[in-house]
Amino acid sequence: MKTRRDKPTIVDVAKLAGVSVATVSRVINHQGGVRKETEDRIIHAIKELNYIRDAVARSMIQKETKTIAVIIPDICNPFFSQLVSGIEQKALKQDYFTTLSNSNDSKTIESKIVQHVLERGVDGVIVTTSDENGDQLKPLFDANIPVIAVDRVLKNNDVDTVIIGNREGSYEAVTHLIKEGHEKIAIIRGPQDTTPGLERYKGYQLALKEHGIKEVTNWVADGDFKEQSGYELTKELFKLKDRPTAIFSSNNLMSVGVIKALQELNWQLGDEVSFIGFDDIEIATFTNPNLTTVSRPMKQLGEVAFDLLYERMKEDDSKTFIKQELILPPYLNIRESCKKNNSIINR
Amino acid sequence: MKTRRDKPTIVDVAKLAGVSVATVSRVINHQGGVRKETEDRIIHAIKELNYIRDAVARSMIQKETKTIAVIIPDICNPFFSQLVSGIEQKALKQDYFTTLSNSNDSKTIESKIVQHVLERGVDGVIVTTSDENGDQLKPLFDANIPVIAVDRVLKNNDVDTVIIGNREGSYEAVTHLIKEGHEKIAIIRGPQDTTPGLERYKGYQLALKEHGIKEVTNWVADGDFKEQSGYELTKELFKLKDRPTAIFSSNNLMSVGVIKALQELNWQLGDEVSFIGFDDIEIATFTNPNLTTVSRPMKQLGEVAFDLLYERMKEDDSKTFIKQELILPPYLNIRESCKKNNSIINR
DNA sequence: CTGTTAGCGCTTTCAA
DNA sequence: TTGAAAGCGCTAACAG
Repeated sequence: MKTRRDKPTIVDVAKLAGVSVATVSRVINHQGGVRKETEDRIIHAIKELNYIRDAVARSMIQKETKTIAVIIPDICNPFFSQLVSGIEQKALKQDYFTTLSNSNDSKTIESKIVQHVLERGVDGVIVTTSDENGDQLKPLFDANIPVIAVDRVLKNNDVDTVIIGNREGSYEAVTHLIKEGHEKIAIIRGPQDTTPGLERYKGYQLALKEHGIKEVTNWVADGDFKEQSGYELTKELFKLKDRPTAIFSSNNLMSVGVIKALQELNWQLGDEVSFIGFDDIEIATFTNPNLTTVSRPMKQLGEVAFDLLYERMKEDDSKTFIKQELILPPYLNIRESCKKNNSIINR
Repeated sequence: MKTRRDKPTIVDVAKLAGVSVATVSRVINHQGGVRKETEDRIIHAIKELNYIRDAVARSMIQKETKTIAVIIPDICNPFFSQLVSGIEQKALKQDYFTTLSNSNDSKTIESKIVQHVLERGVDGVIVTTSDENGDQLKPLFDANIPVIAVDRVLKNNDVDTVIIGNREGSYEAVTHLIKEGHEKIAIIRGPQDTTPGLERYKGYQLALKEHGIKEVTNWVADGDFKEQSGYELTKELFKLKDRPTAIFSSNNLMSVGVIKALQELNWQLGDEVSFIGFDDIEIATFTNPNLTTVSRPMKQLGEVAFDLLYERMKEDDSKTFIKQELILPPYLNIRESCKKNNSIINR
C-alpha cells in the first residue's frame, strides 16, 4: 500500500519558516499582505521541504466544482465522440470542466457512475442513458442536480431533452427514394421498443402512405442495430422472389452489414439496388457508389445540450421546473447510392 | 445562481436518526456492528434527507479514491476509444472507476486537466500526452501520483511507458512489400519530430537497407499525419516520371487521403500500385482491393497500461523507482492491397 | 452496540 | 502584517 503520510504539510512549512499556517496559506494563494522578507522565508521553506499543497484538502473548503459529467453508452461509437466533443467545447468556453464516463450500455454500470458522480460532486449532468426508463438516474434528481437527456429520452421523468428528429429523418430518406422512382422499398428496422427504432419505422410508413404505396410485410426486416443483423437480413431480402429495389437501413452499424452482404451477394449497389442508411458512417464515401445517408448534427446536439444545461445550472432552484424538449432536424446527405437508375426501375 | 450549500451532511443524518455520526458512518460503510433497528432508522433518515456522502471529505482520510484518470488527446480518434475501452474494463475488474478527459491535443488544456484531477483526487493517471516534453504533467509527479504514459512517451521524465513498436511495424510492412517483389516503395512520413513519425520512417529505412535497396529521395514524402497531406502527396507521387509501385503510409488519416487520391487519379490500387498503411482503419475492408495495414492491439495496450498502473498504485512509496518500458508488437494485417502482382512489377 | 472526540490539510474570519 | 482558532465533512480510535 501507498503511504503518503510523509508528505510535508502546511504546518511543516510554517514551523520551518517560523510563521503561522495562515501566513503560509496567504503566500501560497498569492493573497498579498505579507512582508517581503517573511514571504521569502516561506518560499524558501517550501522549496526546502518540497512542499505541495494538498488539492483534496483544499477543495473540501472551496466548494465550487465547475464540473459537469457526461455519461454515454458507448465510447467506441463515433457518434458519441462527436457529441461529447460538442459538449466539451461549449463547456470550456464557460469555464466548465467535462468528465466523461462510459456505461457500456449497462444499466448497472450507469448506476455506479451516477453514484460516483454524486459523491465527487458536479454541477450538472448530460446523459445518453442505457435504459430509457431511467430509474438509475433517480439519485441525480433527488440531489436536485440539473440533468439533460440527449439522443435518448427518459420516459418516466421530467427531464430536459435534446434529440434528433428520427421520424422526419427516415421520412425524408424514404420519400427521396420514392421520388427517385422506387416503390419496392425495404426497411431494416431497429428494435421496436426503443424510441429510435420505432420512430424511424414510423417515418418509413408515413412516407409510403403519403405516396400511396402499400407496405409489404416481406420487405420489413427486424434487426437489432448491430452489424450482423444488417448483414443477415440483406441476405434474406436477396432470396425473395420479389426483391426490393431499394433498402433503407435504420442505423449505421446495420448499414455496414448491409453493404458487406451486398458485396458478397454481388447484388450491385446503385445498379440493382439503391440504398440509404440512417446515420452517417465513415465508409460512406469509400463504397462504390458512395452511400446516401441521413445525417445527424451530433456536434451541434452536444452544443445545444450544454447550453440547456448551463441555463439550468444558472437558474434559481425556486423556479418551477418546466420541461424543455428540443428536436433538431436531421438532414439527407445525398450521395450516389440512391440515384435514379432506369435499369433498376424498369427491369 | 444555484444554492447547494444546504446539502445534508452526516451530522444532519445523525440528528434526524437520533444517533451519533459514528454510527451513521458505520452503516454508510457497511461496517456492521449496528443494531438492525438503529440501522433502519439511519437508512430511513438518509433517504429522507437524500444524503450523499462527500467523497472529497472522505478521501482526505482514506487516502484511496479508487478512481483513475485517463487523459487522451483526441476523443474522436477511434484508436483512443479502443485504448480507453481496454483500460476501463480492466479497471472495473479491480473495482476502480475511470474518468476520461480530452486534451484536444492542447498542452494548455492538458495542464488544466491535471490541475483538476489533482484537486478532486485520483489514485493514478494514464496519459497519452499532447506534448512529449511533459512539463504540463509535473504537478502529478510532484504530488507523487503514479503516472503511466501510453502510446506517446514522456521524453524528460522517468515514467512507466507502454507503447507499440513503431519501428518494427513499419519495418515489417516494408519488408513485406519487398518480399512481394517491390523495389520502388514510397513512404508518406509523419512529422519527424514526433516519436511515431520518426520511428516509422526508421523502420522503412531499415527494411530497404537490409534488402540492399537504395532510398530514393523522390519517394520520401513529408506529411503531417492529417488526411489532406496524404491526399496531396499521393498526387505528387503520381506526377513523378518514375512512379513508385508501392506506397507505405505512416498513419491512418493519411491513408484515407492516399486512397481518396488514388481513386481520383484512377491510379489502380492493387493493380498499378500496392499499398500498406500504418494503423488499422475502418474503410480497409471497403476499398477494392481491401487494404493491408499495420495493426496495433489498442485494447491490449490499454489493459497492459492499467496493469502497470495498478502495480504502481499498490506499491510502497519507499521502493526505489525503476522505470518500466513496455513495447507491444504490432502485427501485419495482410489483406489484398499489397499482393504480388506481375502487372505492376514487370511493366 | 453506540457515542465522544481527535484529527485529515487547508482556508478564513477575527483579533492583535 | 501576522497569528489563533474555527471549521469543511468524514473516519477511526477509544470509551463506555
